[in-house]
Amino acid sequence: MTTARRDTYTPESLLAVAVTVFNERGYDGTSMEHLSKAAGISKSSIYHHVTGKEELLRRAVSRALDGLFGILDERPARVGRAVERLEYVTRRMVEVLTAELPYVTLLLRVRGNTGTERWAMERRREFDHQVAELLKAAAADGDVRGDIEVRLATRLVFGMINSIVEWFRPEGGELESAEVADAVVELVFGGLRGADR
Amino acid sequence: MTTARRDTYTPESLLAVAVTVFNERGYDGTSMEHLSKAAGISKSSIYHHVTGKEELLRRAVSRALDGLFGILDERPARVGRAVERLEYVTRRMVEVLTAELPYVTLLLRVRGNTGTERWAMERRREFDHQVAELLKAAAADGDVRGDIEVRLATRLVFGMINSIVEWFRPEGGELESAEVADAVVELVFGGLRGADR
DNA sequence: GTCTATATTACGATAGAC
DNA sequence: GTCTATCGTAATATAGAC
Repeated sequence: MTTARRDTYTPESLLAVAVTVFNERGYDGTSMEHLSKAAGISKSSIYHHVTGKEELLRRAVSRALDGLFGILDERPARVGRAVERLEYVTRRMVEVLTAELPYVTLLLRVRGNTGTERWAMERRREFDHQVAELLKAAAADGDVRGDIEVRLATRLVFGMINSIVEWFRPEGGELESAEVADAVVELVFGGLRGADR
Repeated sequence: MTTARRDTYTPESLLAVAVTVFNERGYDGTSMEHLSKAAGISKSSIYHHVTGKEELLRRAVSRALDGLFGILDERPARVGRAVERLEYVTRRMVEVLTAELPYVTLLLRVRGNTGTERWAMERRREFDHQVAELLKAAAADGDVRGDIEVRLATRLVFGMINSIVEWFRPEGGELESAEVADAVVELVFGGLRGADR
């Protein structure tokens, strides 16, 4: 299934294994049996560390959300011209997404069947909304085009950024996080034809 | 769960119900019981129409794939300057995606647990590859910027387009498919700052 | 075409020994 | 902290009546 390991688990180290399997098979498609095989311990041993499958999900998406909301607290995201703050947040989103790849991947894939999933989706919408406000301010400043509706543009830009989880692989991949961030910022602000900055 | 209906089902009309539920709960998160409740008939009646859950998935993703590959057969996608063909395919992808929304949504979410899922992922990769070739040709023509790697740019553009399934709602939504297609083409080729065409 | 009833397997979770 | 054994439930799928 995935890599097995021995030693002795902490909730944290078990989480890393679980999130990997969740991302391979989907959360719903992963059984406790799958997790136990991947972790190399029995099902009941997993229950010694966590209360159940949903706790693993909650820990994982919390980590992702903390990373994303942390961006908005950083100084360059809070002060300065809106378009500059937007560019900073865009770049940092790519960096957080690649740094916390498995956790953010799981966050972006929850469907809403359980309470934890619905909570995660709600928090995510909150984050999206705050970035949308930033784009709105940049448009009001006249620093980004006004002919595309703010809400629509935000959704499309988020779509591009979030899609990175579908293919980015940190170890052994030919692409560094910074290169991807550069490309995203260039593409989002300048487009395929290239910008005249 | 979702809308129930009576009459008498065909594999086709049953598919529409099933795909809706699959997209709400995820394929793995959907049981035959869920489907029977949504369709308003018993589980065993569903088995009268289809061999099982996986056949419904296969029919759904086939429809999505047919729509996408159909684009590449259309004349404007085959003749003319590469950048123009690319723009045409980009626009048509948005149109097919919104027209066949539930089917494409399901296609984009399969994870690879079953044979059908792996087959769908393989076919999808094939389509992506063909569009990547188009972008490559446009870059060789000097019609799109060459400072962003073709493979990377393709992935990001696909990410933006595919993300539309996450929020687009045809009936009652304030956005028409054509408006979204316009915005995507503008954003992909011109960027947030706007293009000097 | 649809139903009720049921076979069979897999699931999440617990009990209790070591 | 880990195990084996098992409980109760829910899953996919089938049998056979109407």
